[in-house]
Amino acid sequence: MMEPAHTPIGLLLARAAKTASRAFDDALAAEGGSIPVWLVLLALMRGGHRMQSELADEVGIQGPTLTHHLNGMENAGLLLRQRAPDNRRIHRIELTDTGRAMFHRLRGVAMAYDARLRSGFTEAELDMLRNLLERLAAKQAS
Amino acid sequence: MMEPAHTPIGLLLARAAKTASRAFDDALAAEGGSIPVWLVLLALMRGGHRMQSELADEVGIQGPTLTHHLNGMENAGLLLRQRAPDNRRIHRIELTDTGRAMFHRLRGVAMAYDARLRSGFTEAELDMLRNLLERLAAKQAS
DNA sequence: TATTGTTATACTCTATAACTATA
DNA sequence: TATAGTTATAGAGTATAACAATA
Repeated sequence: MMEPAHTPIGLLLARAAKTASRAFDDALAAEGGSIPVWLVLLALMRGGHRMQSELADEVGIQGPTLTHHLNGMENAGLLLRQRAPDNRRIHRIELTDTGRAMFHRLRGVAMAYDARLRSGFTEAELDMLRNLLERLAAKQAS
Repeated sequence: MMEPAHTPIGLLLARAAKTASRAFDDALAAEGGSIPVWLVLLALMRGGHRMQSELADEVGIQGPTLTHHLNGMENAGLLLRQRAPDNRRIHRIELTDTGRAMFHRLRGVAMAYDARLRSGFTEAELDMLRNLLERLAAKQAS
């Protein structure tokens, strides 16, 4: 008898991520957010960005794509862009109170969502999963 | 001292899947394919579809989205659509020789890609990863 | 000239609502 | 009326190339 071939890791990864990200995006949308907006807010609240290009790298998108999202977020009153006095080529991004409030709402969504993802797994399994996912992501960078 | 908070599972999953799917899509594009085209070809070659709606479900997209991809694939000469004689509401999809050749080329890409994904992991780790990813995907369906 | 970010443009994937063809 | 699939339309996210502002 032949063993059934294992389902490819890439297909399993894509399926798990697709279903997860759809549900997560729906939950964020109910609060007026989206995945890219959440990732940008998360990166901004973590701080440490000198330039938008660094922010784009952290979010995993290109410069014009970041500009696109920043435009939407600025129109929504979540942030302000000002040129830095010492080097006016650099735009400094500041979250408004509205932006910070949005961050906290979306963080609530993200925490609730992650709790749901973690349910049914032991801590040891979650640690193993984190380790495996980090190694997978790191592999791609090369 | 506080322990550093664990990075959310959802974020790690999204990162791993994003980097993986980009590289995979690039590799498929070099052969004239794409991820949705590959998934449709894979489902068609597995067979067992009576209706397009079942095919759409298997690929994880809606009917009109499937129609969109089938249009492109038919224009590219990969398949033909004909009405079933016994129930002319149903369209039967048949892969052409070109379509089957594309399937085999893209399967080669997928197998090479998955081999790369698997490298650096032990068989026990891969089994664990498959199990964890399947449980994650199953959870979302509920 | 080099750097930072934006504008202009376009493409892919996806979806919902309305429609046609068939039963 | 109900079902299978398509057409019409739209929207989100992404990207590349060309550009403007600044250094």
